[in-house]
Amino acid sequence: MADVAHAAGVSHQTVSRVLNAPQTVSPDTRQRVLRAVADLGYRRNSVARALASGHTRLIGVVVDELAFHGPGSTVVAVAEAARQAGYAISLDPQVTMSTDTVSAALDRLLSRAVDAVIVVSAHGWADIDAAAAHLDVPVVSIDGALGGATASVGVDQRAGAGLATRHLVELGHRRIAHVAGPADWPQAAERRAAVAQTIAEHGLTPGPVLEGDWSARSGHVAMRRLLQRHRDVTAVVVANDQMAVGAYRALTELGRRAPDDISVVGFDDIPEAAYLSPPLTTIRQDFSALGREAVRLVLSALAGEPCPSRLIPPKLVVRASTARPRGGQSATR
Amino acid sequence: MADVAHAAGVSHQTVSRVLNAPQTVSPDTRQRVLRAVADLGYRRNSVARALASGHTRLIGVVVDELAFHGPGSTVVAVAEAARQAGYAISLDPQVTMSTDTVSAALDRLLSRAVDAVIVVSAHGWADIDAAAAHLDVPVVSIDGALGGATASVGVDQRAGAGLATRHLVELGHRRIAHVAGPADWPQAAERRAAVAQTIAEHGLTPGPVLEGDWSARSGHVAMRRLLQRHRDVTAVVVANDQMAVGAYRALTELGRRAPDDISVVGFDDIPEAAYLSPPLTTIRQDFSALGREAVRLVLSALAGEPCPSRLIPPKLVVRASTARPRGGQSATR
DNA sequence: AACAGAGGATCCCGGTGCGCT
DNA sequence: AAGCGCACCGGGATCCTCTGT
Repeated sequence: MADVAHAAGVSHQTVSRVLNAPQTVSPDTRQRVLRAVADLGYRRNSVARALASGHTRLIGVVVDELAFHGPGSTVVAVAEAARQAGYAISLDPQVTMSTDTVSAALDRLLSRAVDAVIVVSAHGWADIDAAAAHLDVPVVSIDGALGGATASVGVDQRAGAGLATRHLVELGHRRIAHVAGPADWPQAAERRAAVAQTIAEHGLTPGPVLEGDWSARSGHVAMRRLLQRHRDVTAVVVANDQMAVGAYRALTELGRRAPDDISVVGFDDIPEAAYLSPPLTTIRQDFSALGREAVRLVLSALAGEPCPSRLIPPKLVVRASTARPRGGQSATR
Repeated sequence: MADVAHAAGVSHQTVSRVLNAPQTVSPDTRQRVLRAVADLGYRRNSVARALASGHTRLIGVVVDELAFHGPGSTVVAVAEAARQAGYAISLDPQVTMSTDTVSAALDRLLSRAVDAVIVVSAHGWADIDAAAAHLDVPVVSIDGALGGATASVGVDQRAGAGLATRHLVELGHRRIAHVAGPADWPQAAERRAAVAQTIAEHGLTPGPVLEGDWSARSGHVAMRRLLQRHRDVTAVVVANDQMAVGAYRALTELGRRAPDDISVVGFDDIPEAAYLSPPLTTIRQDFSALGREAVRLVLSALAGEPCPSRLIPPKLVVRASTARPRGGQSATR
């Protein structure tokens, strides 16, 4: 910067002004400085800026399961939105999510002096809240259950699972099973609760619930068990699309077919969902919107404005894995 | 830090030394300082550190298609390896990869004063090389084709495609098609070349080649076309697993089955591959190894050691989507 | 004489590296 | 040998001066 100042025949403060508040510098001088900047290929050093100004324009992102489609899309959207606002992302992906690992991550991020933190994880919010409670930077959680001390953005899981279940009920299914996610994941619990509630609301008896771990493998195991033990089930809500892939496999192995023998609804709408056989009816979550919204909240918080938690509504995408039960009748009047 | 120094009754420089080179401080003083650090919950500020020391211990990561399994896994591995070496990650994901977007990303990263850059993208290396050529920090590319100015790590694409093709030849297939990735992606080109070469090496005539864009959708389109126009084909090498999902869908729609009517080999080994119907024979790429290796190279470069480009061998994972052609004979003696 | 705008002088951010006591 | 003082990293913020009206 000193070089630029020298080349332009001004002081370094003037250069700083040109870069930060151009209108306070006369057009003439401004041009000279800008030329010098261009000529010397000068690029201002954010480290020094951060030290002097007290903020890094860096958002720390703690994320779980980054290799999956949902979190990956969300992180891309976060980065993109942040970039547009002049912020960069410091990523701290976790392989295991626990109070310890999260607080270690927050610690690393804070020592990097991030201006805010976004936590992308569906894996429980109690820990995050606890770890984030007395931080002096804004923390926004994505996909964590709402509530607690930190602001958060999420997809309305109950609405989604309700949508899925109602779709099946309206097709005429009366015995609906659920392949749930791990019980200790709030999202899994909410989906599960909403499935049960919707079934109850329609006066049906609760169907069997099996628990998976979000993986195709676990979906396969759960569905095999389901098909073998609960022959009266005509439809199943699977808590995510990966498990639905495993469920499909189980169907094939046992000689059953969707939707003829059993209807299947997934959750997420991964890009492959439309190309499975049969194309999977599922609940679409807008992962990108989640990321953008989180950044919006962060910027609000940084600006001292209130930043209320928000729920984004999911959408039912009907494809070919659901149909009326064989010999059943539609409940739709 | 001044507070800590005061609390411990030493100067702030001594505190600095306790944190950076503990052995140069007497055990006694060291204890006092460490206590003060703990009591005050002191956490050193990397921004100031960076400014004074000249390095940020930050690795910039430019990545393409982060929402997919491969890049996602790689980034996680990069971050993990970096973390272990005391480095953090600044992420700059791209939605479109071009000379402009990449150099803008490098620019942002450099102005953040990253110590090194890792570029994760299979989308051509010429641009990256050009943009990275006269950077003063080490640049390592992952998945970019080897060669050029930047060091790189990648999976041996030719070996992988060769493995896939040879597997089919050895099963007795004589008419092998290829659903390739976009021609302007070096990896797609290499896979395509290796398929052709392997076919030629075995004295077979080249099969039809169709081009997709890595998506399930494009795999679906390509496979439909293939099945309709080239009825003599008994096996197909699909350039990635997503497209294979689409290809499966086309098979189902047209009433064909794998491997009975046609054998299918994918590429990547995404987690769902084992749960498709039939379970997909594919080429496994070790994405995590890629990430770890890239960080190793970066650290070498930073230490002033040479950092030679490296290729990681892929593996053939045989599952149920490949078999001898109907009525054909195995070429295996 | 008072005032507004342009640009300069200084100190400061929170550490590190070195020479010196 | 242990510990201290000083300069310095590269910019920002505040206050101040100078010019012209």
